[in-house]
Amino acid sequence: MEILRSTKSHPTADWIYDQARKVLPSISLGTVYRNLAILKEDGQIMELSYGSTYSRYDGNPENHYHFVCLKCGRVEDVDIPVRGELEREVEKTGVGDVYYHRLEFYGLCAHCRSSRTDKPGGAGEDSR
Amino acid sequence: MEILRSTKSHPTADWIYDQARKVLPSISLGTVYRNLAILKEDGQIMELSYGSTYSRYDGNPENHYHFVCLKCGRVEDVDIPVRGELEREVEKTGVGDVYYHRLEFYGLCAHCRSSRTDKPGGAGEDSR
DNA sequence: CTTAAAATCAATAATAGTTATCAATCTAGT
DNA sequence: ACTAGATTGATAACTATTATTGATTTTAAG
Repeated sequence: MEILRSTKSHPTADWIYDQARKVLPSISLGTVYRNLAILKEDGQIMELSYGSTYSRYDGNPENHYHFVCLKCGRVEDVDIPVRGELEREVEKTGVGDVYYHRLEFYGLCAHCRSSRTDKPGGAGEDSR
Repeated sequence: MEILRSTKSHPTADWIYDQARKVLPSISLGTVYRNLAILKEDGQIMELSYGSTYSRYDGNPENHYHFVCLKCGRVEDVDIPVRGELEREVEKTGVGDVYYHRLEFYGLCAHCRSSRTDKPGGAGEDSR
């Protein structure tokens, strides 16, 4: 939990595992997953399942939006207000009861936009 | 592609595979995945990766929103207008260039809401 | 302090969706 | 018919995640 709160990035379970091992060298990946599941169950963190592959985790449990860079895979928080009114609008269509929503923007992050060259080591330090 | 267009549900690769076998009994799951990947690459279909497990596919390539039932897993289209202005609003924050966005609502679908009982066979016919 | 039950953990096996491989088959152009 | 290239079915490989297990640690009681 401290690890997840200490970063504003949105790390994968594997990255958290690496960080945790710096403090508890003998911790196992299973323990990381187990505790992430508990924290998620508890509503203290969010799981962002992104692509059909791995998930990223977010230490901020209140709803907010994300920007995903299509090039480097970085996930950043988006600083615009949450549109709660959309949930009521959806409920009016009769599809069901809306509990929450998730909004993600995809594009090219500022970092990748400026360094358009594919020079290695430039972008993608947090992708896999 | 015909199979995907013929349903308004948002099937999994496995379901598409089952349907395809009714027409081409010898088709393999690999071929389904391969062609789904090609169609996606081509922009003719959308992949909805939902949860960290399986993906669902959507034969409608134009952006629209989805409602996911937390109980039965059903995915339905949401009939509200697309908020293109959000993308411009996000770009103003300087996070990067926004190409598209994805918005999903989570809750209890009308079907599950009415039949609250957990009677088997009631809901979940399209879940796994 | 001792002991027994409960909880936690590390290590590892198992699961499942997806992707890659590859030989065989089909297709088009000549 | 002949060849080159693309497509397919079958199957193996891969990867993130989950479950299992056996051992160690913690807790609580006497």
